[in-house]
Amino acid sequence: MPELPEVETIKRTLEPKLKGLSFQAVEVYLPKIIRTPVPQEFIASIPGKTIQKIERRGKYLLFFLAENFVLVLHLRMTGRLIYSAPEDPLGPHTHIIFHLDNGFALRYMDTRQFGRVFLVKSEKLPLVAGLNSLGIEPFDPGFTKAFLIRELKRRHTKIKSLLIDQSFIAGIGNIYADEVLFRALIHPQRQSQTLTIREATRLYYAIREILKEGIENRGASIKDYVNGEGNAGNYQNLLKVYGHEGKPCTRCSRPIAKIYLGGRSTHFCSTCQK
DNA sequence: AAGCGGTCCTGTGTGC
DNA sequence: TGCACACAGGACCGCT
Repeated sequence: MPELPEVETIKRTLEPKLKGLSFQAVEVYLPKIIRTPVPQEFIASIPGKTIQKIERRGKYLLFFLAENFVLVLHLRMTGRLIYSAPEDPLGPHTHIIFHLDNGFALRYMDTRQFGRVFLVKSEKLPLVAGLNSLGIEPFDPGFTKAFLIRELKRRHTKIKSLLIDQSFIAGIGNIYADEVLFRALIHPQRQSQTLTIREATRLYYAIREILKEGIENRGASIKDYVNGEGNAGNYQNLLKVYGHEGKPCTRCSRPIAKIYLGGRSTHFCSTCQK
């Protein structure tokens, strides 16, 4: 579910509320979500640890705690992390409740149960599955036009598949990949190495602009996504191609197409995207 | 080595 | 109405 703009929004809504608070206890109702350490040890280790800061890396949330511990969460498709008052009704699929020392709690909900939670010492962060193999952050100064052009030439895969490859660029998922390619006027099935400098340049700016607009609109709430306060985003109302199959293209009025590419639904305008 | 299909799950929408 | 099936913001695995 949540891609970079959604995870970034969760981070921004949670950090001001949680910074400086300590965990008082943790209740685990679905132990398989906890990947490391074993749930017993996880439950024993959390209490008393103070939240110093929250960071996002790709689609991962990292809670930096006292004593050099890091609580890492990946929400996958339907994970939600909501700062809740004790009187807030307990929603379905609540799998973990992190009780805070101000009486509030951070509730982890996840309909499809694909999410993952890890608690590691900071020096063991590279051992968290997927975290160490993440590619560059789209807003990292190192993500330059030259970098993108060089990498597009080097890879031999379809551009859509490359955009959602987390080891290439961290944080782009299925919705934003389709929106980026529409903004850049590039067909999703194009082989990355065939993009011209002009196209690669359009792609570079489209990646940054689309993700920035997603963040500014507090993410896209299509089915499950809400931010750390339980509120929906607005970017679903600004999508141009994702979920628009059969509807007129905002640019040329011809119907938006939907195909499957790499096993993922892919939406695009076959007239505008070459 | 890029690209599949399957896997992990539950809920929702569609078509018969 | 009821049932079966496809599909859903992700990512990993094993196989070609």
